[in-house]
Amino acid sequence: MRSLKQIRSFVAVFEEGSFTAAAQREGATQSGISQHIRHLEESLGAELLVRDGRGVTPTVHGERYYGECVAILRRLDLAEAEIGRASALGGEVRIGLMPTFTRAVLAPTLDRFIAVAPTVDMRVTEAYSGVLTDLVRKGELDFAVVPGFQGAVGLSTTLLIRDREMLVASRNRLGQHLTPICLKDMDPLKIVVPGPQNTRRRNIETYCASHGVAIERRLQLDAMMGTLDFVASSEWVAILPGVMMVNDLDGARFDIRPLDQPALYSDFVLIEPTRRVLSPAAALFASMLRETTEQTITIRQARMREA
Amino acid sequence: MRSLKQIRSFVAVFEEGSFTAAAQREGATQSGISQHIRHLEESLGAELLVRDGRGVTPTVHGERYYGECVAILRRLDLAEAEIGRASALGGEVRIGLMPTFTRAVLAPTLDRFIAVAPTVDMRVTEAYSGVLTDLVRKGELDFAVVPGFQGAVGLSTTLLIRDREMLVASRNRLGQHLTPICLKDMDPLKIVVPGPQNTRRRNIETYCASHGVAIERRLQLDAMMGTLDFVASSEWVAILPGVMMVNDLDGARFDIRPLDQPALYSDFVLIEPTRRVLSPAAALFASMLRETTEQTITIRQARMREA
DNA sequence: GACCCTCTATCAAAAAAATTAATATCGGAA
DNA sequence: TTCCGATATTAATTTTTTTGATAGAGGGTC
Repeated sequence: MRSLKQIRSFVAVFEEGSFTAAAQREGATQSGISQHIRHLEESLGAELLVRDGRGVTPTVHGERYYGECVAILRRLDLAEAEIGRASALGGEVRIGLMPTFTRAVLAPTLDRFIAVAPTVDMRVTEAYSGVLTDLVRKGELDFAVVPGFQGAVGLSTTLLIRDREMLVASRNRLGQHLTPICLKDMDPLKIVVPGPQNTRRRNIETYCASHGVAIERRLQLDAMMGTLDFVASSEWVAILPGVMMVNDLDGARFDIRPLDQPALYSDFVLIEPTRRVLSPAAALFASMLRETTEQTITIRQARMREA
Repeated sequence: MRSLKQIRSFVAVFEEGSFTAAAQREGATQSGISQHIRHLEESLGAELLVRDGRGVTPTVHGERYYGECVAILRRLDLAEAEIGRASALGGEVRIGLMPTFTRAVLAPTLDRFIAVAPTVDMRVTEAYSGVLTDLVRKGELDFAVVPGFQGAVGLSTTLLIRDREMLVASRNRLGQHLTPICLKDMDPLKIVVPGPQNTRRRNIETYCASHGVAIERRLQLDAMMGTLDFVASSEWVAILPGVMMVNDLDGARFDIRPLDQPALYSDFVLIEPTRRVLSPAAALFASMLRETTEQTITIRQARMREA
């Protein structure tokens, strides 16, 4: 009478806020989802969702039931993980990373991971946080690493790393490579920034506005490789997380200086669907990613002390 | 792919130790159960049960998976309970009681319960503990009250009450109604006992053997009403839980004296299927049953102090 | 060892359920 | 009003589940 399909459908509708979106996510039709929800509501004898012209809103019962359903799906996933895949360390790992992470820490992490888990089929998607968040919620990624944020329905969040933001410019333009810098004391900046939908953009704007940083011109570039290339060959600067600059600490291409007075930190979090449990292989990759990133930061701190 | 039917089937097979029995319990055919288990094992990629000529034994994986499955079913039940039936206090309550409880505490409990929950459809089954245990495991009873025991697969146990055992004889045969008595000091007993499959029989035998109680003759009677009738009209005695004698404290029909040096206590526990959660109505009945029983015991203690 | 009894496995037919595609309907915004 | 974007409904289709019959495996018993 009650079925897992019904429960999965309900969870999807709740999280997506729409029957149509839930249908897409579940690889089903809107009609099927509609019927599942109806049967569920009938058999429970309670309305779970209020439909209006724009989409759906959960009722009080719906909210409560959703919590239980997520717990159930999660436990189901756990049960499976415990036996089938427990020791195997095989299967498929699909992760999403922002350019910040693909630039420098992905390669060494992959090296280590592939050596330990040779049978795992690894898939990495590079995208900005909004896209990654959607993919994770849809269950198309095991997890993703995105800038710290306020959470979303159906996702659980774990802090992966906290890193310092750097002012990056082409070689010899700033001088004093790797020593702290206070933006307020500088000439007005010509700065390359990501688009307004990007979480980091908001952080940068907030920082500049609240600490009296003068900006002469803004250039909006939503291409990380392009940003670096442009900065390297122009008088423009960018504010970037330190973790992506670890291969440029030698100063050959860029002058890199940590923001100071005050320092600006960015959080990066691991997000995963609450209804699921990380496979052992995915969990291993996540912990390796953290380790590599931490090592990266440690190396940079050592260099900064030298400088 | 994975379905609740599969999980329910597996839990049933695990608890019943047999495909055939599980099929009966689930109201399905042996063939269907067999296929569910096969699909489950296939999709998990692990054997859960080892089949031999006599029935089935779980593998290590099976044991682990069972635990998770029970938790999932329980949670599912809880989710439902939380919304649909939460405040209703309606539906059906099916309970099982031993004669010990039907004799004196059932009637006043029912009085109170029916007043509070007029819409509940109440069904009480009287039987000995073995039968009740089976019925609870099969899910045909919400809960049952049985003598404290070592537990069984798929059942969870809660202590409901601990009560003192009494020596019961016909009026004026023992004298000193309601005062403690030490069996060791008595002439050899002519005692009515239940059959060896009965949990209380074992307790009585153990007590007598280990405290030097002399027994002249045993009469095996598996009929509680019959036992009382026979004891009332003969020189035979019986050892019975105090809770069932509360209506005979006036001494009009029986001499009742608590065993002493040492006192003998019996535990009565509430058993329910682990995979399910008590409905609010059932939980209410259980707590009323406990209250009534406790009051019963308190009354008796007061009378004993008077005597 | 032959027999019997009980239990599980398998298979094809039948029944039930889920899924779909098409369409109706509803509610809000312009 | 009219349109747009959403959910509901329906009947046909596809898939899955369930069944009944039967085969096979493993222990006991004589």
